Amino acid sequence: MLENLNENQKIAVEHKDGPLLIFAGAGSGKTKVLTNRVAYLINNYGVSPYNILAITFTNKAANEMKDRTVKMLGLDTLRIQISTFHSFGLLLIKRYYYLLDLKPNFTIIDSDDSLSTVKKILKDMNYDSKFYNPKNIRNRISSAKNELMTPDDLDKFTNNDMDEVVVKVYRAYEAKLKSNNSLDFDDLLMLPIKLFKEHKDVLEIVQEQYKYILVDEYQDINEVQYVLTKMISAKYKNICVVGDPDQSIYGFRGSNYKNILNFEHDYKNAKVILLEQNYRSTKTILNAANSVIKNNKNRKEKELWTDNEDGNLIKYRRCEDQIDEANFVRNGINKLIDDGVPLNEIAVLYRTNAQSRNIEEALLKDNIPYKVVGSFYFYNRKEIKDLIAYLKLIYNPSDDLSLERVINEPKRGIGLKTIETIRTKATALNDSMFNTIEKGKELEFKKLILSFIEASEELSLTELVDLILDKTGIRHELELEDTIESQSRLENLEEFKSITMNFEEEEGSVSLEEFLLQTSLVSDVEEYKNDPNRISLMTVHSVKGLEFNHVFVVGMEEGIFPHMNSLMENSEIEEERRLCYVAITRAKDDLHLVNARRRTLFGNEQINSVSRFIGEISKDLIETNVKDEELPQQQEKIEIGEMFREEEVDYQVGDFVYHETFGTGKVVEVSNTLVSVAFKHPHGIKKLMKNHKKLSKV
DNA sequence: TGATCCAGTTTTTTT
DNA sequence: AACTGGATCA
Repeated sequence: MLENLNENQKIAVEHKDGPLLIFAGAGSGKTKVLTNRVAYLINNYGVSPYNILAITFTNKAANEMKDRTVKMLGLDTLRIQISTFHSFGLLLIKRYYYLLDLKPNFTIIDSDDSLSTVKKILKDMNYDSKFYNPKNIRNRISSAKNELMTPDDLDKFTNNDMDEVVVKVYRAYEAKLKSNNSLDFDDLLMLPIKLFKEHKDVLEIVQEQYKYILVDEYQDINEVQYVLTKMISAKYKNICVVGDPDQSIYGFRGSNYKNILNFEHDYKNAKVILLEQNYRSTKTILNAANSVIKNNKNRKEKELWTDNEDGNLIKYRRCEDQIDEANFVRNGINKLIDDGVPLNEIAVLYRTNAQSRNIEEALLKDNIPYKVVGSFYFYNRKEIKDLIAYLKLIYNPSDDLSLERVINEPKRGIGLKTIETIRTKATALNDSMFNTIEKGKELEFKKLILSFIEASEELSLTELVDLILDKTGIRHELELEDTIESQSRLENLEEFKSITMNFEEEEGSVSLEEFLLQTSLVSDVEEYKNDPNRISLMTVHSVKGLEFNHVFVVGMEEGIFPHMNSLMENSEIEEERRLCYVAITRAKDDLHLVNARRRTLFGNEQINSVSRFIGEISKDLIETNVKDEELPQQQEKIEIGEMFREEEVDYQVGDFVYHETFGTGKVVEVSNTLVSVAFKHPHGIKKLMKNHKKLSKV
């Protein structure tokens, strides 16, 4: 187990008790160290697999770790708890639901359902959703939950009307979920903590069980996740965390890379190990990555190195428009295929999901097989969501959300009016809508669901799905319609059946409960298929942790990557830069950076300049179709003493300005040498020197 | 109640 | 460009 490891890797693997922090740069053999350490704990230190908890961020990572440990140690290692934070939370909730005042058959709602719940509540309360943006409110509720704040806690911080509405909606939202017998994603992390706080004995049991904890991607954990790991590891302190602050890319959902930087402070006597040798990429690629990331000012100094070859130059290509861009990628891929490169060694990466479409169209033209990884695309289809809503309702008849979704799907003549009546009655009786139904066409529907519930005792999942499709008339309706659209819907439903079949085969289980809980956490169909040989298309976020011989990154433009919404805030630009660092370091041999002069987005054409990240790569590492002067110039680093501009800057009241620390703001007052600027919360109004280089007009 | 049309809005990233 | 929600009409 120590073979083929470098010195630092060995130390990490051999470490037994006490806190351990591993700073693992991209491609430094992190997964190998983690799995070998697990194996070493079991084989050499006699730790029982049952006492080990390994937490990852994605299902993909969890599965990979499971595979590797099984290969190394055999099936016994399946007793190791390897899962994502969310599925681990779910496990605890399932085990102790009765202490959390839950019914055993709860279901999990996805972000769409949670948004529509917020919308309904706003409507009920007669708030105009134009003024009170539902998405914004949903996000604020979610952040509150991720900071472990109840509506009451949040109420203490209300300053204005908007805040108060958020609190009110939050309260109603929690009540709705409760009566729905549902949990949202945030609950999966929050409830275990509540459980531990209220039931010390349970916490002790859990601490005793998971004596050894490993957390992967520690730079991306947020407050709840931090507290959860801290509580469980509090007794034995055998916590090993692995991460890379330069790859922290989930700030938008509350991740805080300071958690990893504070680890030594948090856990006294922590052993710290640095893995800085990269085994993945060529020198050229690694140099490019280093030269980009060193532009981040808020950063712990570190430089990856490698013994690998220099390798090929990085290819940067500027295309005319997004079609041209996609065709360039297609041609490049065709060339690779001609050279005999296996398809699974090629990836196309982009900043936003919307960019996949053009690439897909180009690949379809040449029949190049591809998979879009990590897209919700399939589970977001109407027909699939309907089918899942049926399944959820069968499993949990209190699920009003699902009931409302399918009570008139396909059309049964149960309109808004009827639904409204049922809802009002249910609220009055403090019961579920399902239970409240007792007459009319809706009773037919209720009977139908009851018949499904009965049938579900006898049938396999796949058979149940077939029964639903037949008895509800969904299948009949689509067959009758007989359009390309309805054909494709039918195909999707068949595809869904192959997922349930696959599930039954793999898990040997036909339990509706297992299936529903798992699908709500694994929204990516690709994870169900063992796809052989396809090109991977995915966002830079989803590619973290993976590697490919040949990587194309498209959309390397200001406004796309870095994304438009990040341009105003330095901290957000730095997150985009880390994202770019992740993208570059995925490539082993060959890296193509591509962009377009013109791009049609949301129906209008935009002209984007070259991404600043291109300019940050040393020119001698790049081969390109673009003249030197067209490349963005790298920003000079400003030294102390050079912080002032020589020329006068003329600010007017009402001007929008940008400050490197405080972000964008509006000038409210101007004097001879100073300006007062109103910045966004929490900065407020600041008096600043007019000619300071950190301040500029927008 | 259900179908259709029109205006308005949207897309950053994910468990 | 594509999708949603609301309004209107049959």
